[in-house]
Amino acid sequence: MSDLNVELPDGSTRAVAAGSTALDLAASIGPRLAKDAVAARVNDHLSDLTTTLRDGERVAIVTPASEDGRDVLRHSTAHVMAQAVTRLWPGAHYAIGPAIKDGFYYDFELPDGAHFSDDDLAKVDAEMRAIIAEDQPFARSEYSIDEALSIFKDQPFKIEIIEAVARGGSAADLAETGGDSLISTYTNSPTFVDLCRGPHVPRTSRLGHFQLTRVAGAYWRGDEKNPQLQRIYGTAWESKDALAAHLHQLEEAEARDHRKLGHELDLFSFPSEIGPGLALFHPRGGLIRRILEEYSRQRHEVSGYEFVNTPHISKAELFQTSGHLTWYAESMYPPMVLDDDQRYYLKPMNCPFHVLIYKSRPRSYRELPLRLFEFGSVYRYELSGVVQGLTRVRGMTQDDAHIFCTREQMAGELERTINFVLDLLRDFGLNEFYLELSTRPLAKSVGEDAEWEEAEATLTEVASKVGLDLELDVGGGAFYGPKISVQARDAIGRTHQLSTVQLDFQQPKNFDATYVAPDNTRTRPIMIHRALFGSVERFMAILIEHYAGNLPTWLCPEQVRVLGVRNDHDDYAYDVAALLKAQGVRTSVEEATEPLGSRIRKAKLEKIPYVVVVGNEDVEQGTLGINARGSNDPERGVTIGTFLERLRDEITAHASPEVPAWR
RNA sequence: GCCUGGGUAGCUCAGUCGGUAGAGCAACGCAUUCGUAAUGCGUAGGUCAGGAGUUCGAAUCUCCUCCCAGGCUCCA
Repeated sequence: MSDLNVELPDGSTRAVAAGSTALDLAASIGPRLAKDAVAARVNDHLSDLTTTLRDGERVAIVTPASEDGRDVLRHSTAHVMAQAVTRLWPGAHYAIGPAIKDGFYYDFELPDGAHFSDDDLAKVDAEMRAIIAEDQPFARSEYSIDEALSIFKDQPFKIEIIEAVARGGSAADLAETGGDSLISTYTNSPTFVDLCRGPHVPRTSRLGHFQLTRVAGAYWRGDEKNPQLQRIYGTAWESKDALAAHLHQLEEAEARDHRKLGHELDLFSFPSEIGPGLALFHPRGGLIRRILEEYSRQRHEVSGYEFVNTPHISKAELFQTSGHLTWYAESMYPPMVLDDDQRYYLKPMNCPFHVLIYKSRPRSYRELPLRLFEFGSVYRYELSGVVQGLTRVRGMTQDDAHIFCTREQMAGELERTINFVLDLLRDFGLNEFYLELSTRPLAKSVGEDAEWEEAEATLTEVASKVGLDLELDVGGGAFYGPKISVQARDAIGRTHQLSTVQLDFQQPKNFDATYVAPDNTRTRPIMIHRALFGSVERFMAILIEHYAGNLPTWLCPEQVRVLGVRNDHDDYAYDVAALLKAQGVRTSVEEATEPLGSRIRKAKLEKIPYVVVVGNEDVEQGTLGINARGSNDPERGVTIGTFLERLRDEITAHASPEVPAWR
């Protein structure tokens, strides 16, 4: 029997007997690997372990504790779920069920229009575990289009996919089926076969570390014009520990939820009387917000911005000229109609107003770049189902600026702006970034191709100069121009789109904005839209979650709380507080009407950076007992001068009392 | 907007078969004065999200509306 050689991931080659499968290869490397293996990557293509190897192929054995491995587990678990659902709901139609980040889902259409309820998750879970216990195989087969149509004759969604493939198919459909004229399927049992490209684990017994998480409605093929299917989401991992770690991560995210913390820390609320997506900021939330805004204003002033103010409503004419009524009327609050039929709209953005300020008199090239900044409150009629806490609201305040510059200044201004953004975000403790370039949305955009190309090229060039990774978001730009957005990673690894910088050739044209160039011609300026926080509300939400409510000292509404041990220490406590307040430290006193332990607990729950306790010793010696947030060891006998110095350094450095866990 | 699940005291929640609304925490009062994450006793607190219906009787059953959560779609 002649051997064949395959190349392993470490670059070495290995000889195996002709006709060997990927599993045989794994076994030849080691029994442990053969036991662990779930699939193989052959020439960069994920395949089943039963795949027969050919001479010269590059082969990597895929084990569960890898990205590929988890995808295979998740995808296989989705199939098990589909089988469970068809067992429990005979006649159910199953649509698609891919692996996704951290898990999987599968879409179904239940008989007689039935819906899943939360209680059904437990039933499906139990059935899935039964299937896993049966140790069914995942047996791959390939069929012609006609054979496949016959096998899936009772499954309309599968038929639709097969027919789409027969017509040439979309990439997504081809991915479901194997990608060429043959249709591949996986059979688990005589009663369950699914259309699938694979690969899958060899047997269902390899699965089991999963949890079904939620039921949801989802449109067939993601199109809201299509019927809505019933989706079940689950998470699946290679081991019990990995599953537990993931569930713990979810709990951590929940504990940090800004909606929960915002309520607990008395920062803001959303009374139902006002309506969805409209927040009230309470004194403490308002104070954080004021600090954010004042710091931002100060930085903008130094950076050459000028401050403007504009009204919240405008006649329709403004938004007709800007193009927003043409493109985005459905996302604007409906107009207020006056007696003389004049229509007024709440502003969904600030840019048209800033253009009018620009246009209020003739401009010279000597004035450019002109940078107009405003904390502008805008209102957008978001669909009721999408509003969420402070991150997706109907009324928000953007830290919005528009830079008017010449074409020659454009690249320089963009680079300057992105560096300014990153610098400001770092001051708030965000340190990990990448950039995303959003290009022309073909269905919804205006302007000439050449302009878009130039704009996109300029943004790409500027991005590369900044030295951060650049990802492409095809078609994600605004209707008037492409944008670069700064994506920031938070303390638990989630990424958030923060700042956006957009190039706009259209608005200056729509409003006929010009400047007088050195050669005395009237020339069109370029407009750069940019918001660094995005919205103040959303930025606050992200900071709250990033810090799990433990904001750096400079941002805390209350920085120090002073507690006397007994009533007769209260006077000294007030003296200490007065001293700190005189130095601009936000300080309060809670008198000794409750036991010390209880008052400390309350202050700790409020996440106040420093709880200062003063008793006899301190009164006598003029010292303090300091409890830093995040520490369980009180420091006794600290002098007021030392404490003040430490506070001042920390506030200047935008630091926290505790050592941040994410560094 | 669509799907699923929710809304009971300021908060977290219980409330059985349709039969006069419950607890803990918080608040308030009194007592307590204590050196590091919950002192004791007491008081008050409710149109059970809102509206309509069924019923002798509705937190509980039906319908409508509002709001919230998780998804889908959307996100200038």
